Amino acid sequence: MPASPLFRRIDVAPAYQKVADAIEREIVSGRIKPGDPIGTELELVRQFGVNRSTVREGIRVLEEGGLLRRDSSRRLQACLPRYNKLATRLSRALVLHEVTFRELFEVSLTLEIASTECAVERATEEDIAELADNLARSEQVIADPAALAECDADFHVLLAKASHNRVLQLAREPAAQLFFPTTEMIVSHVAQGASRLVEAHRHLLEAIRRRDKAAGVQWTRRHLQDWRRGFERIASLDRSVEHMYMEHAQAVRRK
Amino acid sequence: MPASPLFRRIDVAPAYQKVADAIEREIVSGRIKPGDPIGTELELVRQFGVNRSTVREGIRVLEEGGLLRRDSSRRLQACLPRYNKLATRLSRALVLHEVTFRELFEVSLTLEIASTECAVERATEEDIAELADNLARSEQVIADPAALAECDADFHVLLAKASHNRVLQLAREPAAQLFFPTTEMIVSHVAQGASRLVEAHRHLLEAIRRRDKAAGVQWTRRHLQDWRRGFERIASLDRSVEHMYMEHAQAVRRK
DNA sequence: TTTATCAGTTTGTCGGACAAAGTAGATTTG
DNA sequence: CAAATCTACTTTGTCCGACAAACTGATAAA
Repeated sequence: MPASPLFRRIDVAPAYQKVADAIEREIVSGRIKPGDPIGTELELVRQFGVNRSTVREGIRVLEEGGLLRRDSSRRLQACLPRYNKLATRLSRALVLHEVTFRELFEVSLTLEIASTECAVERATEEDIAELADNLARSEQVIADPAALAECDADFHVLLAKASHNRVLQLAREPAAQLFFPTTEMIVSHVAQGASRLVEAHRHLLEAIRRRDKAAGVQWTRRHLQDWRRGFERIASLDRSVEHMYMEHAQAVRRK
Repeated sequence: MPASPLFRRIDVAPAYQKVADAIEREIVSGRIKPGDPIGTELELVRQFGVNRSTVREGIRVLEEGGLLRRDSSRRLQACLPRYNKLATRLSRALVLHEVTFRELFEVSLTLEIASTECAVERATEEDIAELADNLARSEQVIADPAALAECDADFHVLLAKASHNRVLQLAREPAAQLFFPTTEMIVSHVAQGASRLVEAHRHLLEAIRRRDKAAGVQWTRRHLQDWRRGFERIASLDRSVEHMYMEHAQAVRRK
């Protein structure tokens, strides 16, 4: 048990960190709104009274954190952190922690069911139209595993969007990024994998249209169980997610 | 429809980004293992053939992304991105997107129930001991809202840990960081809030001990419904999480 | 054995520099 | 007058060299 401290811990953060913190505070507190210009590097140098190299290191931190971006002419402006970028970081973390497909599947099942439940309640005409559109595309590319897998991923993104819950959209994304890339593999290895996938989507959409929650949940569950069975024919659920990830992450980044 | 391109898109990323990417590739691919030293800045300068300022900007990017850290003597080493840090960033994003407590509650309910279900199945003796320990502490500080709220947050972290699903632990964290800070407020404003909280934890732990999933889920649901009712006495669920966040985020960072 | 000293690294910060790219105002041209 | 062009200025990305503070490791002193 330490003696009660005589002095408060003295703050010795490096200058670039303080610069980053100062700008972050302004943005998070709302005094600087997303889209507002931050000023040129030289202005920041003058305001903070530090060297440009120091300012630039601070800027890099915020840029990576998604609070700052550079507009078309490379000037700094505040921005809303994009889900997608953050989710990518999380996916990377999951990979490095060598999580298994079993863990991924368990969580995805939970979250996709939750998405469906919310979507059944709250999907607007527009949401439904987008899902229908996606379904039509899926039927067209049913013979092309890569394209179909992409449609599947999009379908679930749209489903989450139809939940009208942004926390849910965000929470499912990291797992989904790792989970759905395997779809292509499964569809191309398992006979009738493609048709079962599209059929599940069709019933799911129909359930949303009829606001039939039970049916929606049932088809979501069936859809993911299909994935699981398909996956288990190819590999063990207890395999770490490592391998699948790499090429997909590269592909995403390239967009 | 664009004509089929004659040339591949030429890569014009700034040098600091290339430095960051190069190091990231080595880590994500596993060629550099977490804990391995990266080398001094000067060595990186020599290897990449760029200026130290440029290297440092690249380092800042990776540090913020959680792939690099500096050890006790400030030397660079690879590391596993910590859940907690990433979750903090996500929480910040949720705040900036002005999500509501309703959205937060909906997702947390889903994920906490999932945690409980997994924990009932898989909790080890050690997990149970930690939860029991936490419960004992809660009973001691039942009259101190701040301490009790912290215990509550810890309890749910331990519960997630007992699920033995790292994806779940990660997925619940961002919402939890925003969700549980309100506990203190509720406990101190609602009569019997504290005792109901501890009672719920007690029953929940008991359910885990008896491997009684139904009871576990029931008490989890009841526990969160208590939170919800308590919150609604104070504020609307449709309020954005903005306000709560600030001071808590500061407190966490200071640790 | 502990403490003090000292030389060598390494990081954090600084000042200044320059090319490439973007911006804006002035100028020419139709 | 409108459009195109040129020019001067600003800003970013990168580089160079420098130095104080902190840390390392080893050696000398108490």
